[in-house]
Amino acid sequence: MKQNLLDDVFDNFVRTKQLFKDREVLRHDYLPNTLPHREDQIKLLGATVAPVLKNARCSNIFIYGKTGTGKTAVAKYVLSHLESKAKEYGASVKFCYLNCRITNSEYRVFASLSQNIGVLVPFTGLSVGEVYDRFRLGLDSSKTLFIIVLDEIDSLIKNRGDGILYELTRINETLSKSKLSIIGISNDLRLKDFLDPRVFSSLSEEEIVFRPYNANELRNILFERSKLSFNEGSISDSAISIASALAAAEHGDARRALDLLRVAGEVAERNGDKIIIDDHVREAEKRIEQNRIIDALKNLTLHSKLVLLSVYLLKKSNATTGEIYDLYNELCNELGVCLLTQRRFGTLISELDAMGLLNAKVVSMGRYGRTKKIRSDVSRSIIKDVFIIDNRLGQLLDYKPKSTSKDKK
DNA sequence: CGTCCACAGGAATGACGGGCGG
DNA sequence: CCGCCCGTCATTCCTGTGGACG
Repeated sequence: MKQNLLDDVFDNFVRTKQLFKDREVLRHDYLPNTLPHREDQIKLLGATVAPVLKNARCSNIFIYGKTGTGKTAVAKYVLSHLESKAKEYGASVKFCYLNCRITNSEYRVFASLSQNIGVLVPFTGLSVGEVYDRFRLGLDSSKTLFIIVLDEIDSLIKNRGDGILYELTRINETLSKSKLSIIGISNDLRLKDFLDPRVFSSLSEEEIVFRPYNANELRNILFERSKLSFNEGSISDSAISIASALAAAEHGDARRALDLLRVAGEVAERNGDKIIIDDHVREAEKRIEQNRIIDALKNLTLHSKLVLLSVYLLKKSNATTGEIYDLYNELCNELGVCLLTQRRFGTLISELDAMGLLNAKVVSMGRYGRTKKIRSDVSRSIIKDVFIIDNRLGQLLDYKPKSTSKDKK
């Protein structure tokens, strides 16, 4: 009857009741109509920018909060409403949203800003000062109140210093017909340590702090979104509760909560289940974590992979740095790669530890020195799955460590 | 109680590659 | 387009150190 084994797959997919109504709603760049539990922040931000409707410059604002606390969403929400209000009142207001992780140099920031006000600049070739001047002149002649949102501003500061902010906070002194306001958004609460105090004080004329969501608030958010994203009755309340609890445990990250929900839906869909339950969410958590690890593993440098492989091959649960270095040495010979020094090796271990791919702990063994006890944090099957694809590393998966002469026991 | 192991991890420096600015 | 500068990776040299052993 069936011509093709795929027919079953496709037919099933089409015939069974769809879980998802609109997948887009669960993506983190989706901007919902309401932002539950952020009413205070919305009002505060709204009140702060409101003066532009009467053609007055608004204060610079600094927004703090960890990832997934709704900073970006609130900023975009308020500004888009402001824009339509401004049209209504005929106020000359413009705003520009920039993500500094993408627009990550002084030049690119000014170039984007210029483009936003209709001044065309080449994407390279000019000096920063030149672009700055063109932006300044263009802005002044446009006679607008210009609000710029610098999202993830911490990445820009940490990479390039606060020079650009200094320029931007002082630009108003040289403008006669236009005014500029800055909304800075930072994930890092300690950002002011990196800033010149003068820059910081003029940048944070107003400050808004976004507290992490608690489990209850996350549950409400997920509930709202699930009504839009899933069909009626295709997700259980307890699944939502679990997802909120898991995300709340991880610094109240709404982004993570939404990811959990989306992946849980995909898991259920693939199983052909009609309703999303707790187990799907737990499975989703595992799957997200696994993907994170697999991604991390794939992107490691050759030597970091060799380090992990050494830990993997030396099946001891508490190997010391020295033991692993010896084995790593053997693997390098095997591949004909020149080996790194033990000093460098040590920092690779620390990096892998920070990524959660290893567990390394300094211990003292008294008379027998001071070292790190290292064990793998990644399940052996994942390491195998990832490394088997690489034909150089794949053949080392069955390498048997030489029992070295100094193997004392 | 001092010694001394087996490293940890900081500082300075070099090699390299890629983007910026002229 | 080319030189310069800067960030990253790696090496060299170094000082520091918790605690079992004698």
